[in-house]
Amino acid sequence: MNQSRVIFHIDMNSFYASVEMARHPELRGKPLAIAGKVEDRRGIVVTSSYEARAHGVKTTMQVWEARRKCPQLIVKTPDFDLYRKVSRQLFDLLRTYTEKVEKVSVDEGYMDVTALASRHHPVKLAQEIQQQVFHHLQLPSSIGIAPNKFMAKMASDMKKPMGITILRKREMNQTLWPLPVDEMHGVGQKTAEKLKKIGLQTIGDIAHYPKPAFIEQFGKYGEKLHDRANGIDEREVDPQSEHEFKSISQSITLPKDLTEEEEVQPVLRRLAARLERKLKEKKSMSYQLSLSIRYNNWRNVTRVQSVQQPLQTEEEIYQRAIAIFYQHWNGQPIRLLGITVQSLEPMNKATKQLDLFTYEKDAQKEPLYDTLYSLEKKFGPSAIHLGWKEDPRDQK
DNA sequence: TCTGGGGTCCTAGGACCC
DNA sequence: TCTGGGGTCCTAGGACCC
Repeated sequence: MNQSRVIFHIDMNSFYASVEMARHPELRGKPLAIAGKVEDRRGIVVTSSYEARAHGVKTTMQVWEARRKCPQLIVKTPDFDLYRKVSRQLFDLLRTYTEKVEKVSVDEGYMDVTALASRHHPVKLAQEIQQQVFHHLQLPSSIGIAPNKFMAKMASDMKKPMGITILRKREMNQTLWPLPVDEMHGVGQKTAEKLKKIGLQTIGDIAHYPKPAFIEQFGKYGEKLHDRANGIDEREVDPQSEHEFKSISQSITLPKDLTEEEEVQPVLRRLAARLERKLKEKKSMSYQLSLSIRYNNWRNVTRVQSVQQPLQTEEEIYQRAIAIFYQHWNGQPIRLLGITVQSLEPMNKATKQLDLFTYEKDAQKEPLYDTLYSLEKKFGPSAIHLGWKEDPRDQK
């Protein structure tokens, strides 16, 4: 832990646009934007090529505005399946160097190359990785090299595209500290404003501010920021983190605001259906559901409900969601609807537990169909339909 | 003429218990 | 008779990231 590490942060440059250019060479060198719902007035730019950026096109800009800035702009809708596939190829390639690879998102990850660095010069190694990625996938990247995740992340941002930047602790005062606070990873608009209000302009200003006073004003998050501004970040590179998830959500900004409940029902159904699919993919079930409503005045409302019986199917998810909706909708026009399932448990494990419970409590050592029979006697025929559809004796 | 969608983490306040 | 304080858990909302 105390031993000095060598961490890489690899960041793919305008990933979606670069993938499109790799697949469609005729797009290379042209201003390209990837944007959802192009015809829709609410469609926004997700990524753009450097040529488009040169004309002032930016991420989250609306398509009509991007087109106004750059009339020759080529706009494509995203092909997320393709991007995910290329992303897998990228990380497979990175893992040929070390198993210590942490995927942060489709286009970004960390590598702990401490072990490799004893035999290879870090910069040489980074160059090789960058060239291999470019050779195999035709994709440009930037790599940051540093003793920890935070500094590696800041480093990869410094030279783009195809940059390699090494950030040393002893050089922090010339490299990291002069940067304005809003360029610090972890500082958003709100925090930047707050920092400037108390006279802190640069990352160095944060680093030199008395720590206890800083924590008092910015809380637990402030402690992290202060440490990182001083080049302290002990977080490990965790290859497992991409497999650990706490919630799954689906939301949609509606093409036009909704005012009738009959319009809301099919939307929630569709969201529920997609969540069922995602839950199945991840072999999970949920003990908590939350419904989000965004009103046309941009006010957000989130309401959570816990359940005894885990949610797995579209119908179960939909029924919960619509019930919460009826309880909390204030009648105002709705801009966005979202459903999140959380408190997730592995499907297999929990199903087994349910079976075990039934066996042990209700009919110790008796076969399942006897349990069903006793349930039926107790609660009537409907009891069986709550959990099981078939009599196991009918199988095979 | 209203910036998407999918996530994580933190905080403040209330409920409840002792 | 109107009075303490701590701990924990839950919920709603906000900030941030890509």
